[in-house]
Amino acid sequence: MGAPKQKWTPEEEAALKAGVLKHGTGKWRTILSDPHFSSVLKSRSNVDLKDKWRNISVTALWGSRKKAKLALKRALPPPPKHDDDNNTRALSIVPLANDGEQTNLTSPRTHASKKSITSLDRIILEAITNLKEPRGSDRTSIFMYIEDNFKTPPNMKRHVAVRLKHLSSNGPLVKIKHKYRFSTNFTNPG
Amino acid sequence: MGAPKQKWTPEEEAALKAGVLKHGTGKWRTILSDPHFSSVLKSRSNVDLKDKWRNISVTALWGSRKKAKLALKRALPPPPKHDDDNNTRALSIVPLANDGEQTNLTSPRTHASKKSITSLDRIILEAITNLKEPRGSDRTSIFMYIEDNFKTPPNMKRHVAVRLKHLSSNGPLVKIKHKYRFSTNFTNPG
DNA sequence: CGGTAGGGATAGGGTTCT
DNA sequence: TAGAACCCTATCCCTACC
Repeated sequence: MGAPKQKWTPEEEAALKAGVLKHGTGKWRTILSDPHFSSVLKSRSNVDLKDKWRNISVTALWGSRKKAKLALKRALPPPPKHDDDNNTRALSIVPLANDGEQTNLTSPRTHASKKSITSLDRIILEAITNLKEPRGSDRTSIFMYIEDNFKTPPNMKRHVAVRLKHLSSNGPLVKIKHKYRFSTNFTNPG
Repeated sequence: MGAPKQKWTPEEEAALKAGVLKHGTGKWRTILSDPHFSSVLKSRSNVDLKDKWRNISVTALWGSRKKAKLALKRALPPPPKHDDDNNTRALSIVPLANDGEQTNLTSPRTHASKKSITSLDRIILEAITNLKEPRGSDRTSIFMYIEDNFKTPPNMKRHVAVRLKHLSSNGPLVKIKHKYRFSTNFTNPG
């Protein structure tokens, strides 16, 4: 028949990653339409992008907390989730996409938003970016990521919550609500 | 992470079907406002109802062909699983609101008074409603739908024809004279 | 603005290929 | 047995049209 399994080239994979960094996850058609990536990805469909991103994410997440999370899931049937937050039912925060180059999280220190970014802020951004949750990450996920990857003071959660509020009110994070769901705002320039 | 995909429960689906039977298709906001369904469907929007109805109709239309296709696909690796009968996945029957009794044409005591709706009548209404043919459905379409989705006795067509006549003379159906087609009467009494 | 219809995109489960 | 690539389709989103 037609195609005996078209393997992804490193160029395609790089284009996909750059596209996600620029437009965010879940914007597969947008990435495909971006002239910056369309040439490299011209033989891929939006669904292909989605599938490949899923594969990348799955393999990338072995190393963080997911292992323990899954193990816990099997051991403990009742997940005791409750909202001790203020009044938000489900808060997700996603990094604002930026148009040019940016944010190499493996060797950072070289970027700054226009607003003040503390070191905790950078950690928060790293958490959200690396978690790669399609619909954004809620506070609990962010907390867990930071607990996994850093030594944290006892009141880390409070600090993080404060910074999240700041970052989403006048920083690079966006918190938007739609049916108890949050998403990026770069689809809405005005 | 508020709701990464709200799957429809059987209760919700039943409420939607009952709502369509009561108010007609395209009356999504009306169905939602009906106190009889609003509790079950409280987490759904009118657009959700519309989308779900479309999906129900599509799967109903392709009814048996799809199953035949899948059967073919799995013909080669025949695993001798023996749970063929308590499988609820197969042919879904309209579960009107909360009738425990389920329409099986094997006992067609379709002798109705002028008001009562028999099981066969309900199946006919389901057929016409799900077929959603803009100009109504003729007998052949209705026959095919029923054959596709139910186990039918040998003289099903006769029974259906009788009920069609009854339903259109003093029931909820409207017979479109021009082409011997039938349509529901639910579309706005005025 | 609120509602509906329809097109189209995405998410997630499943399947096939290697 | 596992992982990558691909398929299926329920759900969700966007836009045009009242």
